[in-house]
Amino acid sequence: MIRVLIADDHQMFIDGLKSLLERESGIEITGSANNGTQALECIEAQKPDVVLLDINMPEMNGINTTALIRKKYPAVKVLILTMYKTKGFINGLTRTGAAGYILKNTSHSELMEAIRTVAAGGTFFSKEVAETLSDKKPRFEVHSDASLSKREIEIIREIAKGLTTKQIAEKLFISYYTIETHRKNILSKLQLTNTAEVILYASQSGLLD
Amino acid sequence: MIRVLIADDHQMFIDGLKSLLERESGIEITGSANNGTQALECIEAQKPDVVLLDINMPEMNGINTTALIRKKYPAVKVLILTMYKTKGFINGLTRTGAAGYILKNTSHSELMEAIRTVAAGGTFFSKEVAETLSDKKPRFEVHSDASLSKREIEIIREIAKGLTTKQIAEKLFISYYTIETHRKNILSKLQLTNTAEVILYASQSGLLD
DNA sequence: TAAAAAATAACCAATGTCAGGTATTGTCTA
DNA sequence: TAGACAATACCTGACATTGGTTATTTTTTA
Repeated sequence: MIRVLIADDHQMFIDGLKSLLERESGIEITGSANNGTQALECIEAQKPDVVLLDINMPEMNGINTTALIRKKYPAVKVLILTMYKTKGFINGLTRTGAAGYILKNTSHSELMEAIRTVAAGGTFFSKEVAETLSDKKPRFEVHSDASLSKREIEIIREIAKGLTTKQIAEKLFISYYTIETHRKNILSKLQLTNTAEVILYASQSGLLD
Repeated sequence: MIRVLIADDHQMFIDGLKSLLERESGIEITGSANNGTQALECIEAQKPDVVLLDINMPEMNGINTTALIRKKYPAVKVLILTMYKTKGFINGLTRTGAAGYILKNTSHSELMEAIRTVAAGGTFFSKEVAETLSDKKPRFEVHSDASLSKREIEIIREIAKGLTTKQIAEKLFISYYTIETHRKNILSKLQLTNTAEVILYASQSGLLD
């Protein structure tokens, strides 16, 4: 019996998935959570074998949650379930120790295969995800990590509000050059080239909620 | 018996919802579609009573699909199912004739209530959506995406991919100056001042994908 | 407590965007 | 069929971003 915990911010998705998985033999849904913090509490209480984790959740994002799960409960397998195949996320998550990464547009049978594979100690990546992984080439040692710092996230939020580098510097009472540096580090960490891509990434990954 | 069609670009979501709704008495799932075009084909073939429509789908977006369904099949009720509660989008859809608008984080019971209400000829809006509708201060003005031209939306999508004005001009085989003009018109129509705001708006209103 | 990471600051050249215009042609529709 | 809208194109000056660097101070973590 594989014990599974579902963490997703959309209750409707949880309900549907639960109904779907309950029909499968050999799988038991221990519970569900709507964010990372809740997920950790559920793991503590329920000790599942596999956690189906959405990365687009409020309060605590997927990377941080994965890192905490791996640290506190090394026996629990993390299977990332998401709509996005953002390079930064995939790299960050696999490095953090996710056992698998599948997209929400994958089929029922592939989902089952993924759950069984990671429960058995293996790794599972959707075809599209695997392709993204294979063409990664981290250019900078220090800044190739997808985990953005608090300050960087704060600055992305100001950019999303439409503020310019100069305006952000004034608002945060720090130098224009510092903001410039942060912006450059953000682009570098996410392996992007301009603001438009950063805002799209931030919006889609729930960084702005 | 209420005949329901599900349209969503995530197969996993469809599978889950299907499994969930099949357990309900009085509801029959006639089929599913992964985009707007497919949804229209399914309606023609299956004549459902209610269409559960995700607005964040590729190929054809929710507003266009809703408009076409209302025009060709006035008897079919459209129940919008989405993650977003963006003002401009909600207004656009209700104006187009959607019978209901519920968020993906709503509960199972609320979903059932929504389906039954719209099937009976009523309207149903999630609490949060209703609040957004009654909100006097819209985040984005009435100049919303209804007034953006096809070309403008196309250009916004290219900007979101990270292309510069020059690159877009080359890709679309038109002048750099034309793209500049379109960008200025986009900013003016949406009453925004820079690219970051445009991308956030586009992303949150489901203009992309 | 030593090492790592984050936050700070600076400079400059190249490139890109924005805010003002003006103007022509094609297409839809009241 | 006239008027509105969409798409096209052009120009300029001002302003903003990006890439390539280096470097110090502060904070966090192992």
